[in-house]
Amino acid sequence: MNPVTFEITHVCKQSGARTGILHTPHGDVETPMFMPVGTQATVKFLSPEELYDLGAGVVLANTYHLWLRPGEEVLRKAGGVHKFMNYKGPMLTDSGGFQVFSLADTRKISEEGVTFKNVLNGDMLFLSPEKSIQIQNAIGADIMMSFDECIPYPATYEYAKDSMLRTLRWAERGKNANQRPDEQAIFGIVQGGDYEDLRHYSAEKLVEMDFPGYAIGGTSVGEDKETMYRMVAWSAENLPYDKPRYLMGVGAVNDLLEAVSLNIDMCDCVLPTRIARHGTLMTSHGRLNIRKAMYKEDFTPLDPECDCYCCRNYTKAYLNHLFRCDEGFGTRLMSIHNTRFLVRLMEDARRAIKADRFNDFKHEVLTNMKFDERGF
RNA sequence: GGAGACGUAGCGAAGUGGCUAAACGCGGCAGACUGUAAAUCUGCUCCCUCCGGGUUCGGUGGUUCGAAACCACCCGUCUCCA
Repeated sequence: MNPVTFEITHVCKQSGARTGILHTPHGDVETPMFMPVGTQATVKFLSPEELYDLGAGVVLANTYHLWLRPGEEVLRKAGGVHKFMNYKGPMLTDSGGFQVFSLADTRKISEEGVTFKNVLNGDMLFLSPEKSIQIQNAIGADIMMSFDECIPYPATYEYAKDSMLRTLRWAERGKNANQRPDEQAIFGIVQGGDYEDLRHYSAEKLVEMDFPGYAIGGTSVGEDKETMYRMVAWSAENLPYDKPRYLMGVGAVNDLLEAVSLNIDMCDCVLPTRIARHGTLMTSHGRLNIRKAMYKEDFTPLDPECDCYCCRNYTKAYLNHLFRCDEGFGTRLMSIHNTRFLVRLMEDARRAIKADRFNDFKHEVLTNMKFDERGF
């Protein structure tokens, strides 16, 4: 009995994009959706209540970071990450695969797994597909990710191929290591760099392993948009239509809309929370940097069209002040806004799909919001 | 009234003869950020600018090939004693 299942609820007659419901042990969530990232068992600055309030569904946590601190045992004794951080909705853990990419300077890959340097104290640590799943079982998220290698862009064909094949072997090993198959699902991850045959092959082999959902990895690592969309399309081509597809690490507005067009159901990204901490806000009229002097006496909301707690109650002048003072409340308000912005974008996308007008919606958003090519 | 200390860019603060248009921090102005080693990082911040040039270190006048730095006087600030 699979703990995570997916049901398609509507297919847009205009675009072919779809809406669905992801059923998890911690509740159902509508797709397509945006998932905020809470690496260290917290979406930085946001309380679970704030997450519910802004409509967050699935929240991510990170295996590597929680393994280093507080450690597997603490998570197990806490009764899992849900209880630990008091989040009652569905959760998903990344496997540490992204750290193979982001911590490339201090790690070494072998067939068996990856040796990491503990960034906190310099200890050498070893993460294997089995170990990653073991830790993820302790964390207890509804969805676990298979331990993969997120490769850099560009990568040679040889490297992309060897890495992708190894990631497939790791996927098989991880799948066999799951000690809680009735409570926690594992998604496989398509890799293969910017190579069509590798992406196809990766997806095909993962499907043979029969995962309840599939992720597309190795994108948004510095490639241009066209390349990224191509990689996503190739990866998705061979995935079963009725299973959820998760595009990893994507959160720019244009990327999200493109992903929905490509029948992607789930996306996650640190973008809204990170840029919020740095003073950059996404609004229905484009990007805005709250630090700018021009907002010092602007007593209007960040985004008059936004329904978030921040926009309902506070002005740009106040946010500008809080940012200049380095006050955490400002960071929190802006994190709420940016996260709500992407969550709402996906809500609107679902509404448009159900109204069979997703292409129109996509065009309207891209025209009206005036983001640059980066999409935020 | 007496004794002492000190005045460096928006602020704080290094620098006590040439390598100094002047470290560093703050503030200010911009930029970056996509499965989070990120409340972080990068650039600019005397004036005019393309190379480059022009004026600076309380003020004035000296010493010197050369002064933010040494000397004299003046102005100002602070501390202590009366």
